[in-house]
Amino acid sequence: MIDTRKKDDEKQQSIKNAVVRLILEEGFQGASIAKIARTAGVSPATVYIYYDNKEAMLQDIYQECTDDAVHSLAGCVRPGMDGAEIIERLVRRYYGYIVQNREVFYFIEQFDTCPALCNSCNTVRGSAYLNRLLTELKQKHVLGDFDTDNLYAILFAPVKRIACHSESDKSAPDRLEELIRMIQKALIQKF
Amino acid sequence: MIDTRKKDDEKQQSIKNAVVRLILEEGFQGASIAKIARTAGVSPATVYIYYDNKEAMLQDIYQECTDDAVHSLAGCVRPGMDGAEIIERLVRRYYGYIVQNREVFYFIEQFDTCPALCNSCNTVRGSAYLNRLLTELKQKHVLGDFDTDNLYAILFAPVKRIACHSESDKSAPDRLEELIRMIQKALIQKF
Amino acid sequence: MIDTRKKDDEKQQSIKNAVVRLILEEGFQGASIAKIARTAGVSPATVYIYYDNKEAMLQDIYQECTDDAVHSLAGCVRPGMDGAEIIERLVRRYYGYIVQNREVFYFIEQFDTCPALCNSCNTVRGSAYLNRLLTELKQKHVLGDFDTDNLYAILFAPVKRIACHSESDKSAPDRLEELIRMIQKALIQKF
Amino acid sequence: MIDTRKKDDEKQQSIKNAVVRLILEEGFQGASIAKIARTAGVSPATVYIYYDNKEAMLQDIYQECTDDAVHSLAGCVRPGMDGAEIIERLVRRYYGYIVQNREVFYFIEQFDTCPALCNSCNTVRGSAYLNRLLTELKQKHVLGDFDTDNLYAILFAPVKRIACHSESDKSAPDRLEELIRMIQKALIQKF
DNA sequence: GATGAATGAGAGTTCATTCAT
DNA sequence: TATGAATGAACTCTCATTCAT
Repeated sequence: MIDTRKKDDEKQQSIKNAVVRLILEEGFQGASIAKIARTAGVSPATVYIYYDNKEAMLQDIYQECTDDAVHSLAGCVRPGMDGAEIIERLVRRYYGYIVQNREVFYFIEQFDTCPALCNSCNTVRGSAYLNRLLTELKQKHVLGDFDTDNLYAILFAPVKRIACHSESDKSAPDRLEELIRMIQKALIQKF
Repeated sequence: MIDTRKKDDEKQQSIKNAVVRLILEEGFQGASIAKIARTAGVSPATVYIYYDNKEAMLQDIYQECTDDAVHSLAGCVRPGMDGAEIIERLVRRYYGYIVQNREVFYFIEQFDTCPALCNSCNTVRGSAYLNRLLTELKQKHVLGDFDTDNLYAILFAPVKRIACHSESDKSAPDRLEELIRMIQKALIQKF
Repeated sequence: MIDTRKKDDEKQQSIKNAVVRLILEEGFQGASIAKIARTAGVSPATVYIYYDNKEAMLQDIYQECTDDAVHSLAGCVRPGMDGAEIIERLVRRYYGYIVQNREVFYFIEQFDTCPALCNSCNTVRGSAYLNRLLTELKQKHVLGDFDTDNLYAILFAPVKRIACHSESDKSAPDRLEELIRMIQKALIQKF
Repeated sequence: MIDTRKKDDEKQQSIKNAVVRLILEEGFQGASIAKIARTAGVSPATVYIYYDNKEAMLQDIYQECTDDAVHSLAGCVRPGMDGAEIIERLVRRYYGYIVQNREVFYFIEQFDTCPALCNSCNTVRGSAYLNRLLTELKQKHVLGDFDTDNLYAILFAPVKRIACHSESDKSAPDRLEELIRMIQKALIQKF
């Protein structure tokens, strides 16, 4: 009985992995149900046991991935930290997540940039947790009183950029270190 | 002969427009040759007169689009400007380009985030012009001596973020204004 | 044991009902095992407990339906009736059966008109009972000495026609009344 | 140029023939696009050049077939004929059509008996031509003043029945002859 | 007896591409 | 140059059926 249960979850998981991997390697065009099934080691028909149709499958997996990504940021900030440290923690955590979850990250990115896909899914940009945290920091004057979109933009967009495609000669850790300082300068009132 | 030339270009142009529009509206999956041809008002066979095959067509149009985007940044900076002004000009120009070329921009974005597509095209991130400009500014100590990737990341990634999807209540011009100040703080030595 | 028997029969019955209903509503194409099972409130696998396979199931249900239809005609004719009354009774009974068993009737009709289905099932057109009755009536000169096929054709085909699809303005009972007179004229020697 | 034109029509015609034949031999279930294409000697994709989808194809071919069937009845009745002769002509013509167009006829029959199919197509039962003819005959008192549905029912339903499935020992022409007499008795005022 | 999970085969349909005109 | 017709391959999805539980 344990076996059966396990088998099910394993199958769904292997489908998910196949989707993420294939979309990284071949893009959405290359990720046909047949290929996904083959990669996951199941029959094409099996996919439809776990998902209603292809679009629902992608949306579902996307949701799981983003939930996971957001959770990874939670809990890295503790009360009592000052602004600089909080920024450093958040940025490093985000950077680390990207580097360690390249496949998932690229999947999310492709999904996010495709209006046809992400319009139909009502993603909240930024988690409730993060929103609360940032609001609090603004109220405590740890961070300047910036527009939330701008905060997100400065905090996460540049990190994403260098985590994904950096070609310069400076070593990755050094570059990250430098970027953190830049972000701190931008965000903290008296730096 | 002039007439013929014109006619040809018109057809190719309408194909290009169709591609960009369709990919914005329906994503890469929705942009089949048949649909593109229908949208452009030509026969599917006609597409193959101008392009060798679908992939070549996409690469080609992508190249045109990015060239266009880069050109739009050129010429907005004049010698004698100080760091703050240069940053403001570049950021505003980029923001304006995105807002006024939404279709093209989303097309580029989708292309850029799809490894399967953009790996095979050797795009240089950032134009030669921009590279030269930034190097010069660093040498003149107008900007801090930051890693080029970091410079790009702070200069353009956040703008792109708020130009694409901003939901906050602050008005767009105000938010842009604020973001420019933040970027200036991050980049200019003594601000 | 009685309980079990009952339960089984209920399941089989609900499968049968599902088949008849679905085929009425959606035709043979729409009556997949999955849909049938869903409609009947059982698992697809359960269907295969009661029937060897889909074709056998259809043949089986068809047989039950036709048996039922034929039985409904039995017993409406009593010795001593004259030709006109016998015809009236048979025609009314048939008409009533169709109207009151639309689902079953359409199922039979679809089955009958599909050579691929009804060739493989050796149905006797007309029951032994009816054959005996008509033969007897012919011998007694109650009806004219017509070919049996012709008798069936005149007795039942027109009724079926008006029971199924009638669009004229005359009321249904009046039309039936009139049709009965016509059939009587056709069949009875001295009318 | 003639060749091309011809080829097109030939292709559509061979698709139509394939549909009719396959549906006769294997029923609607057996007539898949793949089989139809194979039988017609074209690619599956070619079918979709001539028809929007499978249902439209079936409806279209059905319409052509019924039009053809109705036309075959036209012109067999001439003014000045008496009731008996008119009935004989119509019935023989209909019988002849069925016998000589078995494939088409069974296709129509299957289509007509499938509510799922024929509900969505608004066929007029009986042609305008026939309706006019019968009305006229009733007005001239050549035929009794019967309900139109009943007229159709008596005139055509029994013929169809014996043309399709007759098993008795009487020879076909004799049976038809007899049936014509029966119908005449039913329909003509003073016979 | 009853089932949900699983599947290979095949359904209808669209794909990128070619070719005769 | 430009095209509509044509196509094999591949698409998403459903089929009838089986099997472990």
